[in-house]
Amino acid sequence: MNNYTDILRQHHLKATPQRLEIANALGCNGHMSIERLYEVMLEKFNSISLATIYKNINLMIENAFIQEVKIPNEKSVYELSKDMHSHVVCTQCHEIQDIKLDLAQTTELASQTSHFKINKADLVLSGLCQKCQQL
Amino acid sequence: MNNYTDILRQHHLKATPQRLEIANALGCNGHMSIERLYEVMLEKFNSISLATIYKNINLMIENAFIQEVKIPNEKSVYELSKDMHSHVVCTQCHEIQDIKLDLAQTTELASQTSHFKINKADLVLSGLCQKCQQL
DNA sequence: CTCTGTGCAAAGCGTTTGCAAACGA
DNA sequence: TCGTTTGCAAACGCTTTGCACAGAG
Repeated sequence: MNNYTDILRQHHLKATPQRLEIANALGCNGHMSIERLYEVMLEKFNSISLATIYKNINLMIENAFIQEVKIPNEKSVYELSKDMHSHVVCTQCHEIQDIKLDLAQTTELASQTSHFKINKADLVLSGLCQKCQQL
Repeated sequence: MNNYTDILRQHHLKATPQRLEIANALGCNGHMSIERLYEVMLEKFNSISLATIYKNINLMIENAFIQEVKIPNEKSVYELSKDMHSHVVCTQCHEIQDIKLDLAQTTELASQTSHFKINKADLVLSGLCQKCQQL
């Protein structure tokens, strides 16, 4: 159980109990949809409002405390900001894993061919996880 | 100006005038949001309904005639299905370019570390296009 | 104490659905 | 002709907004 008070403040966000719990939930679960986050939050705050979740998620994104992950054919999920990484998603059970991949060469090649100044690479790999391959 | 009648039928879609124009618009413009597509369609069909656009877009995705492209911080765009490729997007002017990148090695490495059986790689590179770099 | 955040209810907006008429094959 | 598609209007669901009260700093 981490304490996110300082990290929230570093991102210019007041440390309210609701925000601490959002941070904690994302820290424990890795990636969560709004829907799932709301369920989890309800267990701690029996009268929390969806509006509160949305307001905070949006603020946290603006302040780069969290990030949205867009996944093909699925709802977006949210995760705490961390070093650049890619995602692997199972098309059957919808599990999402982080994966560290070196995309430096790919990005370099892409900026040469496109003449873009590239500063971010979002990669989502889709397939079957180990469990689902066996079914 | 291509004729998409046959290609639509290969994807088990009747070739209605509306569908032919959606295909043509995507063929000419590369990537379009629903909103932009509606504008363009209105020029050819003065009483086309947004519902028709949505119904067709969804059908066309189901039948793999087109694909959705999810882009960070932007609305989704749609494109005709073609060989696997990645996207480069300008965060300033929102231009989108296709780019051919060999992700075989990256994907192979990813499947080894994750133990996933990977069959698709969606990569979106964000940055500044040549023009916007100069401003 | 002041300003921000919360919860509630209502509004907003993009997307989907149901239906009768029009149309493709 | 028959089954599908279209356009319209209504319904739907997710997200945002306005406001009064509560809470963080």
